[in-house]
Amino acid sequence: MSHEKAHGRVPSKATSFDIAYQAGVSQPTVSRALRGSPQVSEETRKRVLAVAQQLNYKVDKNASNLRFQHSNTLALLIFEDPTPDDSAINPFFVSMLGSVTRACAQRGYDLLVSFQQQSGNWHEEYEDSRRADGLILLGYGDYLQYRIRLERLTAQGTHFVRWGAVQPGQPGLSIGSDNCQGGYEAARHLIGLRRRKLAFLGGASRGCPEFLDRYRGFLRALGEEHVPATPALQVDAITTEEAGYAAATELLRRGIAFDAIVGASDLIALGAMRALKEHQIDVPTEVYVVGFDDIPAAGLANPPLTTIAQNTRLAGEVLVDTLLRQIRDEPAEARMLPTRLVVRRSCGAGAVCPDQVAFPGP
Amino acid sequence: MSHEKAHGRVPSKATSFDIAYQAGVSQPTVSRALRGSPQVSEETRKRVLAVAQQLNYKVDKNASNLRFQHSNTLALLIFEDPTPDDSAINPFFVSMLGSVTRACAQRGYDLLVSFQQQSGNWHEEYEDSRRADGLILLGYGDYLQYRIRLERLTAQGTHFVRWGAVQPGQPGLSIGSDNCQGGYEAARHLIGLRRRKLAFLGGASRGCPEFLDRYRGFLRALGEEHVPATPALQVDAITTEEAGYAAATELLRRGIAFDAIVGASDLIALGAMRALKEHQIDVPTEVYVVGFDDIPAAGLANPPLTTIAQNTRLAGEVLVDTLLRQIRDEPAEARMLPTRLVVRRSCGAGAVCPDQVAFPGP
DNA sequence: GAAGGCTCGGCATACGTATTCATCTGAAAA
DNA sequence: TTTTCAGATGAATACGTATGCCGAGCCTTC
Repeated sequence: MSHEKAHGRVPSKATSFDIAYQAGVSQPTVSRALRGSPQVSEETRKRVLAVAQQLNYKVDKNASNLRFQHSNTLALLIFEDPTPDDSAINPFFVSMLGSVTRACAQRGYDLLVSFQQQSGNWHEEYEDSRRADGLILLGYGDYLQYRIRLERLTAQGTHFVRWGAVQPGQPGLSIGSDNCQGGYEAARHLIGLRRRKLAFLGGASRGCPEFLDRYRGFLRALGEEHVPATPALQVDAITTEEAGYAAATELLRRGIAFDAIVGASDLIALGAMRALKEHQIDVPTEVYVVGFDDIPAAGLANPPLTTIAQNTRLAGEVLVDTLLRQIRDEPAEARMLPTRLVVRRSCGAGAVCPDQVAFPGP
Repeated sequence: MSHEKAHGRVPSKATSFDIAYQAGVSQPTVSRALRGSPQVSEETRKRVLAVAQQLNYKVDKNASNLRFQHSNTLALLIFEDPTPDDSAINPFFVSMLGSVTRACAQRGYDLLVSFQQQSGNWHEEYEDSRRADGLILLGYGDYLQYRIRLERLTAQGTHFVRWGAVQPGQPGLSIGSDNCQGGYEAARHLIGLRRRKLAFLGGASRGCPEFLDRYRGFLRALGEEHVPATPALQVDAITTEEAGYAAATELLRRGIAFDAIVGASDLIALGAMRALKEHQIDVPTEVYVVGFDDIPAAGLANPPLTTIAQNTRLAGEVLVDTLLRQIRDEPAEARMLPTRLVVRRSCGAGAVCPDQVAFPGP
């Protein structure tokens, strides 16, 4: 070894030149041997590999990326409303984060994760500086305010996919659950259980396209089953537990009878259950409740919450694959992913049942 | 512009040479201007900045990192038991992930996130290849099996911190909650509420040092208050809801009277609450329950779960700062972080109370 | 008017890898 | 023996940025 440790520090990392010297070959040969080029003889390759192993050599990603003009990294950008305190992450995002992370790892890509303020110039920070080859955009709510930025991204040729409502005429590619179908299934399930006075909690008129689609599906089911839709049984709410609590309280205040509640998200539904409890209304004896998302807390709630699960595992894979196709200049398209009803006790399902697996593994 | 779009593609990204040409200076001057070197006159700087802005120039991170011999990136490695399905992430880790992410962003570092199998050669993948300047290791349980690897990391001079029980003689630096103090406070709280027959659910004899410390603190409180400790009221469990359910069931099977349960984690406590419910034992009327971690589901549970909160916001900051100090060759040391009791209704606290903020913001 | 100091900017180069092109060796073909 | 050709390797170079060093101008000072 050229120089030994000093002051307990390790020697500077070995480069391909060091390997070359020790193996008695040139640097390009080392590079070729390591990358499996057929140009190098088997004997030489073995020698190089042995030396590399011994010196604990690892290819310098920065140099390699510079040479290749890419980073082998994707960036996951999560947009959140400005809650300056930590850890108050939307649990659904967490699920997505997990599956995106795994999908990236499986495909040999690194993943850069970042929470974004609505302001800030994220739109030019990542791919432009070659920190990432593409962007995955995640954020509840509507993209009207982001639209200009998305268009700029497209104009710049930045590769990106976004998770959210699939709408025509959007810049870029969107992947999202079939929210309409999900809302439909929730209502169908309740109607099948002989409920007739269904309430819906969640911003139907606000700018959140996902919630709007869920409400539309909800209404479609009512129509098909000839169950009257009562506008007064719909209350707006954003996706927090507090908002769900407030919305349910408002619903109770209106004094119109209902026998079931669909929350536009699990957090809303859980907040509603707290409000019901406070008013001595029992779930599921008196009122059925259905949520949306299937966050972990839904299965842990008391009673466990029936919900429309989004297939986050599939979502992560589709997001990553779609992005990679764009990066590789292959054809790619927007997709809607199926949802699945997960029946738990908040709709009166049998016994105290343990959590149910929403989507069976591959 | 030198070459226009073709086939809707954007021109290749501008380099510092392009800026130099347009601004009528040399490339080094561009670099200096952008980096704020005092060597460049204000007038030249303005000119360079204007051109850079106009061409939407961003420094190429790969080239920059190669030159600087670092990556300006930290890696967060999360170890989990092999659950091949997605999204079943320990909620407490999620909290940590959020705060680490924010702490990194505040300090101008990027964050690479990765879930690790126990096997795999992560120990040499990240810093050696200069993808990250340092490693943050996160994983419940004990590090006995990882010890060899940690020692190798140390030997290689890799910078890392780990989250977990702070124990003497460990390789590397550890940051962790004061689990002993947390267990102590949990028991003190229950004793203060006139409980005398306290059960503890969580692996006290298994290899998880955190749980062991929590149990030790629990026992210390009993001792101080002259409350008898009944060994039969302790049941092992790993940190899942199912394990908590199973442990509580076992506890009930033993038929020894108890009036309070401390779960070594919130998941365990929530599982225990499900078991109690199934046996028609009411919380908090008949039994009080306390958890540990303060995951989101704790506040959303019914009844909301009293718990020992870990200060994840502080934890993220301390982890990142400690790691950065190591990277900068500044003195750094292991630390134990204070915990905090969060009182909710599972111990009979007043009304149905909304979630309580565990640690006030800065 | 020349010497010295100061400001500013350019030249050359280094960072580590991967590829293109040229070279060298030896063996098969003529 | 000479030519040819394939296989294996080395030399040179590009990727884009940042910095040490040096030189060109300008101002000051005696």
